[in-house]
Order: sequence, then structure tokens, then C-alpha cells
Amino acid sequence: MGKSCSKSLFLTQFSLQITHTRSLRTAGGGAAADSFIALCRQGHLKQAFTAHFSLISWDPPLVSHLLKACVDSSSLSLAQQLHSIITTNGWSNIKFVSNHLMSAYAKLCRLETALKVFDKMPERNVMSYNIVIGGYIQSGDLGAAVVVFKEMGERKNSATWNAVITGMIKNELNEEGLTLFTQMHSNEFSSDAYTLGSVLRACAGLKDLIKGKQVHGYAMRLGLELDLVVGNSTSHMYMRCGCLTEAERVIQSMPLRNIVLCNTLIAGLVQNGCAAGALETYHLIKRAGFRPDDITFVSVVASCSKLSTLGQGQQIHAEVVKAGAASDAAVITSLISMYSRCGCLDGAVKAFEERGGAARCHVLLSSMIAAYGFHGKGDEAIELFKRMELDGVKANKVTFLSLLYSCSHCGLKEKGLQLFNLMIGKYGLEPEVKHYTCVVDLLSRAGCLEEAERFIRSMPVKPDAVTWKTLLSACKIHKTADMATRIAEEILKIDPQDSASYVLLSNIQATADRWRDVSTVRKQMRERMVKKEPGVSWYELKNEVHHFIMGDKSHPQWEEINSYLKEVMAEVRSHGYVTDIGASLHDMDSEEKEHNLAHHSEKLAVAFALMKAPDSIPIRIMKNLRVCDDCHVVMKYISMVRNREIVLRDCSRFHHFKHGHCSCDDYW
DNA sequence: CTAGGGTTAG
Repeated sequence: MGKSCSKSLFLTQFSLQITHTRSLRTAGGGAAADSFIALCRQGHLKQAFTAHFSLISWDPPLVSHLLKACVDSSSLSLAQQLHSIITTNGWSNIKFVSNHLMSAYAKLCRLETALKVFDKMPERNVMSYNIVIGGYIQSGDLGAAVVVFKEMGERKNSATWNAVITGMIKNELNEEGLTLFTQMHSNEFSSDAYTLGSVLRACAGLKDLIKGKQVHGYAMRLGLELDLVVGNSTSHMYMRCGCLTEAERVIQSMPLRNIVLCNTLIAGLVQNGCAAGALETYHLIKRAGFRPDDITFVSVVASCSKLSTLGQGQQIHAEVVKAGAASDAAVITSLISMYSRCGCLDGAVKAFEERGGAARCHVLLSSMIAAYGFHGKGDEAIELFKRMELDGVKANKVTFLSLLYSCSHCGLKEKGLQLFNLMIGKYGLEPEVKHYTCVVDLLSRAGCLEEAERFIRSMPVKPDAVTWKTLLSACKIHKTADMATRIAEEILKIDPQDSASYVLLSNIQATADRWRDVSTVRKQMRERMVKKEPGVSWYELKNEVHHFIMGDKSHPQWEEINSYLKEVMAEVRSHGYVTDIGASLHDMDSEEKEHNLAHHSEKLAVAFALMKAPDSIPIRIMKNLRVCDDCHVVMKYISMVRNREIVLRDCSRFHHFKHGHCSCDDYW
């Protein structure tokens, strides 16, 4: 469940002061050019060139525009073709054309060529220098960047400083940018809105609230705090530092608002755990007359993902298509993740396939790999990674993390270990604790518990509570109560309030009939005031989310649901199901336990879904805790007896129940 | 010198 959040200040008095939205990039060249650009946007650069090359009346803005597209789709050869068009037409002396060309070469890892273009420029502007400096910074040659900066310095004005500071910060050299900012002042150049915007962005990147507040104060002294860009950057900085109220106050004070400001607010709300507020704000800004753009959609789709509300997500997807934002790589990445997290792998695959093969960057591919992994499709995930390697798209740490858990989720131990070694060896990536945790999962799931424990105790980074919890889950499956006690101690050293671990340990002891140990755990829980978090399940029906909590009869159709659940359970019993009382932690007699188990939130939710939803669609239920053993068994029976597909997402993974079998292979 | 966005263990 999302964190509760106070109603946004913004929502209470949002006015209709709208500034003009940035218009979609347009370029010269008429209808052929439009169609050309449309094709390029969809990632079909090569097709676009073949079909339209001779029809287009080339002009400098169009060429510049397309150079940007080349960067987006990593097409060096097309950039070279454009280069020759520039040369043939004698446009090399136009500053912005050469700047774009340099920028494309630099970003496509051809710094040498970019420098040649730079050398041939008869006249340069700040941008030209900035691109070269940026290129050097990206290739890791800071020394050369400084040399160019000094050469540029001989021209020694505010715009130059701003250009370099912006260049640094854009390349994530936040500290360096801030240092230059200080130097700029000691060289008696004063800041303007451009400087402040960049510097605030650096503070946001560093999550440095103290510096950020100082800059905010400085902006007020300069009377620049109401500038659209400065105000937005200030709000963004507060959002990144987790100060939601402060960020909203800044937006509230702005005399003019535009879609960028709205986006800062919506993204900030999601990032600060208030997905419901983000969704609400989205509907509000639309009513206020703002037109959402691709960036808005990325955040709104992410909200649906966090809330696990497939219906709302699909609705937003339709709006994305209508708004013509469906070919933006970030939007698609977000959609893939949303469908996957809402339990609809088909939707994720469809969104992925629609993108076509032309322009799939590493983030987009990683998100699809993660989606396969989430749903236990390890082979598909690995297949996609192979294709990624063939296409020359470079995998990063996130890609490998997704690959590793794809393997552990379906028992591909050897394959997973191979990938782990590939990541360190061939890719030269340093694993983080999350990667090590996946390896622990790979080993322990395969029954190598001792090896997994040795691995944890010898790994070069400090294991966290999750690392140990992974091993503790394995102890449950492999019924090793002694080891479980030892591992639980490690977890409670790190987080003594982690109720899930107490519950897990107690269940393991109960299964091993070690009742004295069970009561020790319960005593510890009482002494340390650890409360078992109540289990909540939710189910979305016709745009409405229904919540179910054990023992809570507040649902308007509670009686009906309860008696229907009884019917279903009787049906399931007639097919051989027997209640497993061990799954209950509570200290009570058997009859009471059975009664409690029978009303677990996921059972209530599934009964409601069986009652209300059409037979043809899978039932998708979300739960805030791990699924209990008994409910897991019941779901398997229901999927068989009723011939219904049930997708249950608990706090860590998906369970797909079909024909009496679960995708997790009873390991979770 | 022109803001704001994407993938991530249990």
C-alpha cells in the first residue's frame, strides 16, 4: 500500500494561469519532411531515409533536427550521410549546424571526428566549446576539458561560465559544477537565472538540501525566485530532497505555470511515495487545461505501476496513444514496467513489440528483461539479453540484476552464476549488495544452503537484512530450523523490528514441531513491541479498488462474499484440500486458527473476484505481505477446480496459478 | 547557457 499523504496544497487552489507549452519540434521541408520525421520518431530511421531521401528539400534546421534523431537511435552511418549533405551544401560555416554535427559525433563515441569538425569551424560560439568540453568529460579526459575551458576563458563573460557549469552538471559532475559556481563569484561574475537553474539541478542531483536552501535564499535576494526555470528547479530540488511540502509551496507561489512545473509536481509525488496524489494531480492539471506531454505520461504510468491498478494504467495507455506519445522510449519503458507489475505480462510484451526492433536502448530492454524475470520467464529473459548483445546494446548493472533474479526465480542456477561472472569479467561491472543477494538466492534455492551462508560471510560488500532474509526463506523451504535460528539472529541484529522475519522464523519452528522455540520467538516479539503487520489484499474492479483485511467486515457486500467463500472452500475440499493449520502464527486453539485462516485477505479477495468478474479474464490480486502457505494451496486448487487463471502479487513476487500449479514452483 | 521523465534483489 502506498504511503498516506496529505492532500496536496496544489490541489486546493490550482488556477488557470498557463504559459505556452513547448511546441513539438518542427522542422522545415514540407509534407515529405513531416512524414520523414514521423518515421524517425518511431525509430525507423533507415526506412525513412530510403523512402524519402530524394523527396526532401534539405535545409539546415532539418539536418540539425535529424542529427539529434541519429543520436537517439545510435545511427552513426546516418549521421555520416547527413555530414556529407552538410559539406555538399556548404553549411559547415553555419554555427548551429556544425554544433549539432559535433554533438552527434561526440555522443556516438566519435570524439576524434567531432574535434575535426570543431577545428574546421571558421567561427565558434559558447555552445561549440561546451560540446567539446562535454565530449572530453564523457570520454573521461578531464585534463583536456580544462584546457579547452581555459582557451575559452580568454573570451572570460557570464554566458561562458554558465555554459561550462551547465555542461559539467549535465554530465553529472555536480560537485565540479558547484566548485566552478563558487569560482565564478570569486572572479566577480554574477549569477543569473541560467546559473541558478543549473546549480539547483546540481543540488538536486546530490540531494544536498543545505546547499539547495542556500541557493534558494540567494535566488530570493536576486529577485529571481519567481523565474519559471529557477522556480521549477527550486521545487525539483526540494522534491529530490524529500521535502514535499516545501516543493509544493514553491510551485504555489509561482505566478505563471506551465506543463514542466506540473511534471515536477507529479514526478515528485510518485518519487516520494504518493502515487495516488500523483494520479489525482494528473487529472486536475488536465481539467485546468494543461496538455500532458511524454514526460507527464512517464510519471503517471509509474503511478499506476505503484498502485498496481491495471485498469487505470490501460486508460492512461489509451491517452498516451491519443496524445501521440506512444513512441517515446521512456514512455514505453514505463508502460512495460507498469503492465508487468500489474500482473499482465502480455501487455508488457505487446508494448515492447510495438516499439519494433529499430531503437531499443538498454533501459527499455532492461525493463522487458525485468518483466520476464518477474513472471518467472527466465529463458525468455536470457534470450532477450543475447539479442541485446548481438545488437551491440550495452547491458548495465540494472540489466544484470534483472537477469540474475530471472534465473533465480526459475531455478537456473548454473546459468545465473555464469551471468554473474560475465558481469564482473567481460563487462567489468562491480556487483552491489543486490547482485550478491541474487546469487544467494540462486545457491540456496538449489539447496546449497551452507554454500550460500559461506558466500554471504565472505562477500566483499556488507550483507543487508534482505540478503539474510533470502537465506531465511530458503531455510523454510528446506526445513532447516537450526540454521534458521542462526540466520534470524543476523537479521534482527540489523533490523530488530522486522516483523516479517519473526513470523517466518516462528513458522519454520512450528513446521519442525519445535514449539518451545516458537514461544521464544513470540515472547521476543512481545518484549520488543513488534507488531505483525495486518495482511491487506486489494482487487480492482471497474476502476474501483476493493480492499480486504482479515476480520474487517466493512466491505458493503461482506455477508455475500463470506458465504460465497464458504461455497468455494467446500468445493475445494471435495477435491482433496485439507487445511494446514501450521500456517497460522496465532496462539489459539485449532478451531479458532482454522476460522482465522479461512478469512485471510487474499481468500476474501479471490472470492469477491470469482463472484464479480467475467469468467474469461484472469483474476489479479495484490497483497502487502507474503502469501501464506495455506492460501497458496487454496489458490492452486481454485485455479484447477474453477479453471481460472489467478495472478497474485505479494510483497516480493508474482504467483501465477493455472491448472493447479503455481509459477513459483512452491518456492517463495 | 533553456527546467521536468524510464529499467532495479526479498
